[in-house]
Amino acid sequence: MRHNGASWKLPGTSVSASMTERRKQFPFAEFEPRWQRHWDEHRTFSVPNPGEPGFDPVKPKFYVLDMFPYPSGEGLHVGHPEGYTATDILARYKRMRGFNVLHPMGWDAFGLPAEQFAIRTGQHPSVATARNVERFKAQLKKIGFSYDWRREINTTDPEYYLWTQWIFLRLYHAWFDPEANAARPISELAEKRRGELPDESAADLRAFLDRHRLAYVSEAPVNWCQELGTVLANEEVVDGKSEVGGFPVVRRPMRQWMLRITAYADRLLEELEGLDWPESIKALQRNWIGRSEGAEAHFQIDGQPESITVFTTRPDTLFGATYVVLAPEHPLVPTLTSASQRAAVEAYQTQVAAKSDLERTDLAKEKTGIFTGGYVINPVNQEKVPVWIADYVLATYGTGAIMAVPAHDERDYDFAQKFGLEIRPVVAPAKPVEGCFTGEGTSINSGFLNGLATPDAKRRVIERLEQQGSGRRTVNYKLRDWLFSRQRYWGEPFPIVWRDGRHEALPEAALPVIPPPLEDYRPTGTIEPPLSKARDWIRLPDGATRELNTMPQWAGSCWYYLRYLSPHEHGRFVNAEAERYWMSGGKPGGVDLYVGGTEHAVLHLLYSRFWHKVLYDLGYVSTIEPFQRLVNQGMILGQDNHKMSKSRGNVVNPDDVIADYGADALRLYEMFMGPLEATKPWSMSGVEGVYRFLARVWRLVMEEDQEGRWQLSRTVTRQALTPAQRKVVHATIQKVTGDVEALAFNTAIAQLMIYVNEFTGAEVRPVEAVRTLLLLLNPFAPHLTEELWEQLGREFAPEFPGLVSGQRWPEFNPAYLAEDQVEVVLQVNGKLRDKITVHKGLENEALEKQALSSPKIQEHVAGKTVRKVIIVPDKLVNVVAG
RNA sequence: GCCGAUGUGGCGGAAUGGCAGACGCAACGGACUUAAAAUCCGUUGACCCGAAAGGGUCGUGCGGGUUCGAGUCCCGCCAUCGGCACCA
Repeated sequence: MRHNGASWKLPGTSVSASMTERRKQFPFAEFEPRWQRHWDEHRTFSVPNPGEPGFDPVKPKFYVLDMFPYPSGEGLHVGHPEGYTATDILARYKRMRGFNVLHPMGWDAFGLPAEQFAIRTGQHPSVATARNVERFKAQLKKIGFSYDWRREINTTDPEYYLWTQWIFLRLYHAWFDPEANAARPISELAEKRRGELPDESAADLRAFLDRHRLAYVSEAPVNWCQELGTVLANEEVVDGKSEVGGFPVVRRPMRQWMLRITAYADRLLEELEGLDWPESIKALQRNWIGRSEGAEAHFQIDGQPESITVFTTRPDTLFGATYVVLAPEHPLVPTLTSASQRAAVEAYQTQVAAKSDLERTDLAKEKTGIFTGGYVINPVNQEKVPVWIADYVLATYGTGAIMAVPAHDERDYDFAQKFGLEIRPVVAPAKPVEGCFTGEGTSINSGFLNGLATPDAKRRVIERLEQQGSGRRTVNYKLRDWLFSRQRYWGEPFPIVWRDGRHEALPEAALPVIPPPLEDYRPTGTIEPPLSKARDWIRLPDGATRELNTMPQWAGSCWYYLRYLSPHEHGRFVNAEAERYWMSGGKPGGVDLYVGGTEHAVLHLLYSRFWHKVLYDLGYVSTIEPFQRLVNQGMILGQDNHKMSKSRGNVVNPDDVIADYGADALRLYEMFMGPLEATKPWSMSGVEGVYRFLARVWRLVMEEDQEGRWQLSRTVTRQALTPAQRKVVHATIQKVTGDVEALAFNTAIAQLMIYVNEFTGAEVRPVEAVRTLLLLLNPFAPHLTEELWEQLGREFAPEFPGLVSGQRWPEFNPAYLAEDQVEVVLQVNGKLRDKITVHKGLENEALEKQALSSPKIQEHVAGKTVRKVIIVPDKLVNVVAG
């Protein structure tokens, strides 16, 4: 018998033969590549844009997007295909439902690893990048994803980053108009300014405009990582170390490009509301933006003309402010410091400056600080209070100064306790509290605020401050402007030149600005970027010099979903008609479904939303948000329940899974593991389980002849379905349709297994049942279903035309699900005691009578009084007895 | 500390307030086979009573509550994971 395929095994070899030596249960290794080639050659999944040949304007559109990968040298791991399989199933399903489906893929290919590889080899990073892209693409194609590969993009392609640079110029040439709450061309601001100040010098006007651009130059302290030779965004610094590599990061002032994302803080917050995103991701973004309402109050410096402005969310506690604290870096520290304290203050400043961010936060539980010797005047009661400096006050938040209310703020309380400062209660809690009370209550010891509830007191005191001109209502954000330049080679160069110490935008005609080839890609070891080595490239003929920084890796991913819409468009970053078509839908966001990992919850997703809003304000796109619905796929752990890592040796490579079980089994298992959003461990036994399921599907249709060749099974006939079979068929259509819409793929697959189990034991397999199965299974297992569809077409041509992926999704008929008999559960006091079968729609009274006449029910109510009978028609009867 | 998510068999996981454990894995038994693998059929939450047929009790992290009825809703804890963390 040919089933002995593995019987040549040598004695002494392991009992469990690896799948590669074991005979495959169905010839996936033969037909999977064949169908992949077919789809490729026939461009089966290409979708035209409006106006292109073959475009069907009647169909609704569906834009389903994956977070594109960074093509690392490592290749794919099984975590990548999880989200990709989910979107692919939905894309294939939506096509069968008659949608124009946009389902593209591309490469986020700028980044440090390729640059470091270039440093090691001296080879241009584009070479390694191209190689990695080819590898990733081949791997993805082996899984049978239905991407429209004609729309493939690569952020390192000059044709692509030309438009990244172009968008940067839009930011550079724009400002945020607070009245319109939107970005406007900077030319409008210039015009307005000339109207207001006609005599202003050109240089002053220029400086004014430069202060308002959405892309601007700042000298502020930045996160400098010596090891990486670059600055990093706040978001890229974790616990005082670089997110990439874990190298030390120090703060130092440098001239850097910034993007004014803070101008959009409110819109980024409010416009989250209309999006179908997980609440947890919205919460992360809200938290990152960190909006807090409060007031600024000015404290006049005793004996000096200047005043200190503090920010507080509790202006109602102003009467309890017994001292003021400045961040050690605050510019007014020298002004305040008395001669006798000067040495001590400077020593403290030096000590703080030497601390890393980590030491200043996590490790510094014990408060430190020092008295400046200066005093300020409390604006509500004219009280003279001492001014301290302490590193628990952050220079980068609010005004870098606080009024300390130790009775009602934990941090101030700790500090006051340590340094013996006055603690004066000004808010009475509803119930007495020990120590520091930070909640709301009633104002006491607070002059004109006495007796007011906290919200009223806040309002009243702000009114007073505003009348006096000593403060105002204000809002603060944790969100900082986005540090947008990096000292790297392998990134987009800025379309900026410098002349006489001033920056100038290059004209659009000068784009793309292509990085020069270098002999040596190493960091310079100083703050000079690697591009400084390209002496000839730097100097332009007209005497200007190029900007030497490059953009961060986030730049390209900020707008890639737009380039897919018209990847080969010349003259514009996106074709306007294509943009209107694919991003339309009457909802705030344009992409219908976006699937990716949680790791991008704040960075990529916030930056993209920001750029998108700028483009919207300037009239370049038609929606206010990029992504309508967002789903995060969960992490896939190794078989040992730990995060997959090389060092643990628990990494599962999809290529190996495909070699042993096929792409369809990989896809099916990725989805069968559990809910898409959940974190869950890999299991090779689980893969075998779905592999066996696919083999059963195969053998439903195919059987082996004497020579072991696969041929169409004689059990497949044009026989009609039995009522029971028809019920399973239609119940499955209903369940799978609903589950796919809800992205509940694991339960959809479970239902398909029930379907197959129903027919596995059957003597004959009605061809109609097989046909419906192939339609329902196609989005999950496209190769197997395509192959069986073709095989069946030889015998049953009318039922199996063309490709299965080109067919209409089946509809279920509720009439076939209706039953005239239903099983009703009988309970006594909520406990199951019996089940009876009755006619569907049986009247309550009749049902109750039948239930009470059940011997088992009678047994359980014996000796008790029936107090009540709860009836759920066609479902349940609960007899309450006692 | 704050915010968010998650706790269900040996394992992955199912369950519009109405039969807890669908489906799969693993395990066990049977058929086929000289034998094994593969395949097919069956059993499988725990405990108790019974020779058996069958019957009973308990059971969704813990403690309360609402309800005729709670894995599901409410209150209070505990644990694990993720994020933020002196943000005034």
